[in-house]
Amino acid sequence: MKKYIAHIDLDCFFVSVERIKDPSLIGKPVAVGGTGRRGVVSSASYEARAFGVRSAMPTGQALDLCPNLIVVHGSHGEYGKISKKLYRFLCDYAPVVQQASIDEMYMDFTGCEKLYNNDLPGLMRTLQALVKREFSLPCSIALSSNKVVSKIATGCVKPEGCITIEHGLEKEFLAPLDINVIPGVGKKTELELRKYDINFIRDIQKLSKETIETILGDHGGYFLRTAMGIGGDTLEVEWIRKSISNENTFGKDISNKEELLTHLFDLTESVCYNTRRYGWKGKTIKLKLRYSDFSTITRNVTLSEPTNDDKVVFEAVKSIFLKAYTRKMPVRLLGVGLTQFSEAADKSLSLFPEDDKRTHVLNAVDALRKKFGDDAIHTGSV
DNA sequence: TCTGGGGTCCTAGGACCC
DNA sequence: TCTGGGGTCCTAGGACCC
Repeated sequence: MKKYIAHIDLDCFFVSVERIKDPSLIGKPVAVGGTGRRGVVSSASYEARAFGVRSAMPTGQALDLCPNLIVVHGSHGEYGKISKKLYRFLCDYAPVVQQASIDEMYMDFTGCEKLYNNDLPGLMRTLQALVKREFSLPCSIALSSNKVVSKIATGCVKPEGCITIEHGLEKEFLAPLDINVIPGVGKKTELELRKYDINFIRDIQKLSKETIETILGDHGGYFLRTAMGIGGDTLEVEWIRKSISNENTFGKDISNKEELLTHLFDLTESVCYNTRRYGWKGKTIKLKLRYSDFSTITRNVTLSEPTNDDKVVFEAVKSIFLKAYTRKMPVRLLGVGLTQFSEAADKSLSLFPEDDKRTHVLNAVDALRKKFGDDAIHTGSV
């Protein structure tokens, strides 16, 4: 059966949402991102991109390139809500929809050709217009036989583009494109390939599996298949989170150990709170430390029993931090994470009365936060 | 005006077990 | 009388994505 997989990509999604909230931003160079000295751009309008502004670029550099750039901090909670709404909306049009990220969805139209009068390309344009009308969000849509070709194709037609790649023409469509449009080709892989004068996808298409594997190792096979237009065509509807973390780059580097521990406590608290909201406990605790010279280390420790208790996690975080923080250099960033989840056991089955007491305290804290906001209450600090 | 924050997956080496 | 082989789990770092 012929597969029909569409990829929908919202154009500079965060900026588009900010423009709904404040229409005066329409038509102007806008970036959503950190506004402070240490901020970076997470989404740039096309007017800003014309000046060379890109996401992940330091805000200062962006302002150098585009002095009239309007930088807004943005509100992530809102983006997530709108994204969820759009997902539910799209579910009315295809039997299977995958939310690939906050601004990307896949839709599987396989078997729906007749339902849409054998005109899926026409449906793509209709869908694009509907998203614009119902959500005031510009988007790009591509339809092809698999996920990766559709994803590459939306990138080619942005913004507000729409394209269909017919079955059998995938390889031909990809041939002239730059290697850096392939998902998974980042800075390092790009550089490595260019060393061998491999600059366009057609250059990869000519390689043997052995050759590309000598250059890229085990990933080689994936890149060769992708270049040939072969990719997955099964949507993954169920996504299971594997880690919960919280990190913070300080406004100013910090050298004081007590101050650093206080920050670690706050990070721990928020990670544990989020873990409890999922009803989970984590077994492996991770610490991230970035010095002022940007060198970054991570340390983790696995406990014998999973936990979501701030106190337990902080004890572990504190001990690995004190061991890891060896250089006499100010600290730029600290992070705390929890992985290796299991379901938190039913409270009523607890073997230890002490644990029950502790669980009651944490439940009470969480209830207050839910009612009055995340900052309503904090347990004792260091 | 040097470099965010949330993730995933992979690798390589070591510990440990049988 | 100097060293096997398979499997699993853990740790640290790195590439990549949005």
